[in-house]
Amino acid sequence: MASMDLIADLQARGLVHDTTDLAALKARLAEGPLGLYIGFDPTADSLHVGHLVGQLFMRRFQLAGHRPFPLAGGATGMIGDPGGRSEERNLLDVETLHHNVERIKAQLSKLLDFDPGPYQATLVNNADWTTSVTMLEFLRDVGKHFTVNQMTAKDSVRSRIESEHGISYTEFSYMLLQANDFRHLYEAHGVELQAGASDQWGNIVAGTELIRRRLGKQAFAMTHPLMLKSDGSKFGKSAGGAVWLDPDRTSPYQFRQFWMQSDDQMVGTYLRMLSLRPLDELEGLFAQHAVEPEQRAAQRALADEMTALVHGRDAADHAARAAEVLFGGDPTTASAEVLAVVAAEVPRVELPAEVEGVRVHELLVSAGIVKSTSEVNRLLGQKAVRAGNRILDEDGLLHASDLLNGGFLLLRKGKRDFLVGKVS
RNA sequence: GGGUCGGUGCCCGAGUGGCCAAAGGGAGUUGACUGUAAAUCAACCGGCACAGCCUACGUAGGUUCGAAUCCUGCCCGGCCCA
Repeated sequence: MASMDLIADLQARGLVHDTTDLAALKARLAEGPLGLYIGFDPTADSLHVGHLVGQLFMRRFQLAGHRPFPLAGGATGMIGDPGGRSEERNLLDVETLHHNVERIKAQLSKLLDFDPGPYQATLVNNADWTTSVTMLEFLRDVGKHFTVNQMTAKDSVRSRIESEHGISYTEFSYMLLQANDFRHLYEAHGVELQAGASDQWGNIVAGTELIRRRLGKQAFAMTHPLMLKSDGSKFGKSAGGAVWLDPDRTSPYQFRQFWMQSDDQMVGTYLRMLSLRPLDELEGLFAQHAVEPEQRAAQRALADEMTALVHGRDAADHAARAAEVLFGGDPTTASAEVLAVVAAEVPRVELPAEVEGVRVHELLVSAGIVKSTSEVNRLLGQKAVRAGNRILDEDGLLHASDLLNGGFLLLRKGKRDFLVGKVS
């Protein structure tokens, strides 16, 4: 893709929320490879689906011939971004933080091309150039370039100052750290563009200002919209909480299901923002989706592509096959071989040798499908639990006849949560 | 430092001695309708060995037959004064 087309493509995908001097940026992109960075703070030991927009945003630039610098916020994570919250963050202890940074670095290494070459991606950690800076140096070299007046004018800070809990000096300083990151990357690697979600605008622009004042150079800022659900609430939550990229937290099967269950209204938006496929290819999908949404072709395309990107082609295929069994026809008639495939994808528990008379409570809770035995009792009362096709009675007892081919037990909670038991 | 108001379940928010596992709303779960969608309607929504018991209303004590509710100390936050 030619550089000239990149911005137009991003705009057509709804990925451009705000930019500094767009004409200048377009001109700069046309000149040759540009360095860009997006930061990811280690607030947890895994990224989640919301972070995919940013990662793929960099990937688009890379595919268009530019140099991405994914950044793990080993330093900024120690402070905490004040934006988007009404209360002060709890500081993470250093050990946790270090662990989180390592895990996130591994995830950031997956979606970009790190092979040596002109478009090579480079993973950086802002702790590397921040930790050794002294307080006095920082105040003189960075702090001096900002007035408190402009800092308190930023939305993220102002809303916190107006909130009843206020904002600590620590979090107030966050934008200076981030500005300094941009300045450092500009000088060390020629990174001229910082991107990020729209809530990062203030922090990003602080960086372009620091570069202008201290280095007398022009740098660019570009933000993408935050992904939201159709009701405006935060994207990326599913039954069990956030949808993570870490397969130990969210299995590839669950990850794929998350996308499969996207609402009709939003699936087009998600595809545009996330899919690496060309837009004209996606248009065909949208047309089909408009005519027969119940076929879920758009959801399937999204689910398959995202799962393959994050977990690999094989994992995506396995997840798809299991879903096909569970949601396609009557899973209770499936062969032992097919059930084994399913068992590898959904939560799984060991069954005692004698199934007759076993209570499902412990099975469901230990598999993490249900939170407590009280909850299991409630669900049983609502006729929401079944073994195979049999709706369990309120006592929740299993019978030997509930076992399917190959000695598998297929438990189902509600409409879409499955659990496979196998006699050990 | 002084004064004052406040800290309630996942979140917001009522409750001011027994009828309180605690109104109401949101979130969430399930059921019906569907298409593994949305909207709508309904039920549920602290835990457990579940007609009972245990744990909970910032925290530690106290008064009382009985406290989320009264008293005292402490911690934390808002506002006003210094």
